[in-house]
Amino acid sequence: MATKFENDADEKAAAFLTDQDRLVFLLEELTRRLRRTFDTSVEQFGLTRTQWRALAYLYRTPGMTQTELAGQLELERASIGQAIDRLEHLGLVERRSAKNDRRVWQVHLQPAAIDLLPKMRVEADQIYARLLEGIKGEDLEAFKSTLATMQHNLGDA
Amino acid sequence: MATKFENDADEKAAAFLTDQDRLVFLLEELTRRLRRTFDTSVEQFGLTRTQWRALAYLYRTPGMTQTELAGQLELERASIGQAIDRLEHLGLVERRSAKNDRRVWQVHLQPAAIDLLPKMRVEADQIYARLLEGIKGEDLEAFKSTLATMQHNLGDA
DNA sequence: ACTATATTGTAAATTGCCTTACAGTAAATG
DNA sequence: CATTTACTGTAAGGCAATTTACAATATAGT
Repeated sequence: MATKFENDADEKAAAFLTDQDRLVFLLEELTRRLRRTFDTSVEQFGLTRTQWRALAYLYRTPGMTQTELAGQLELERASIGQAIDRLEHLGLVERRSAKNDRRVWQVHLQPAAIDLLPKMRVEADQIYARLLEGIKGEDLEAFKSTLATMQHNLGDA
Repeated sequence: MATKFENDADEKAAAFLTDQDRLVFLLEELTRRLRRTFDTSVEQFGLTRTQWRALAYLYRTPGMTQTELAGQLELERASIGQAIDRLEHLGLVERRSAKNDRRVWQVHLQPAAIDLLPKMRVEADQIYARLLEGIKGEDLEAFKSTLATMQHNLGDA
């Protein structure tokens, strides 16, 4: 056989991917590993990935509406409604109706979620320590800057 | 009211997040936007995200086993089996039994998938052009390097 | 005001992925 | 060899997220 490939299709395929594809794959794989690592860490608290991600965004921005959460978490509005249902039953969040718009719920953390916070803080910091090991401060700043540019470039045009 | 927050829980929550949290959120949001942009682009080909991701990995590495694909795509082996079922029925991939291990299927692209390839190439390149606009070559190289370090750091310890 | 259009969240049915358990095969151990 | 242990893929049932359709409310256009 003339090549290491078994047929034409395989040969064309292997030549197909570019450096840019590989960059995107690498990004995907890194965030996948991050999500998995966090999943393992929050299992002990009885939270699913969607639940802790929702809490994390609510830690950052209290009072988000369900539609805003859906956009941030890459879920549909209907799915977020269900997730908030569960978090509400767990006593971790509370829906409050907005004053100026009676269609929307603003989602706020409950004290029980705040109690969970320091424990999640410890887990997260341990993960970050691993993630950033051996990376110089200036390199990390440059990384963030490039990342921000990429995100801006992809803004909803 | 003394602060802009409505209660103590909100105030504590807003102070909770660190720069490192924000870095991870930014990473998640970028890859989310990337996935959504690709999703929109491949809708015309009738492929779901899982299907085109599987094809992309098979473009890179023909003959991957289902277990290998599961690891790369962050899916379970059972799920990959179903996805490959669908891709096989679409005539895009083919299962071949491995010579040395009768337990495994090696998954290979079919000519139909190769026909799809140039069209996906065009879509992907357009997205990359947007993504990388205004980023200098050396900055991109540094970015990749830091990314690789992070991925290595998070390797399955 | 009145109407048309858009937005927010919900309900029901569907789809996709996961979990668990298992059969078939391979590799390791005695 | 024989037996045990590990690995690969499949089947069945359950759960989470989506799709579609809708009610309630808000906004824009006339």
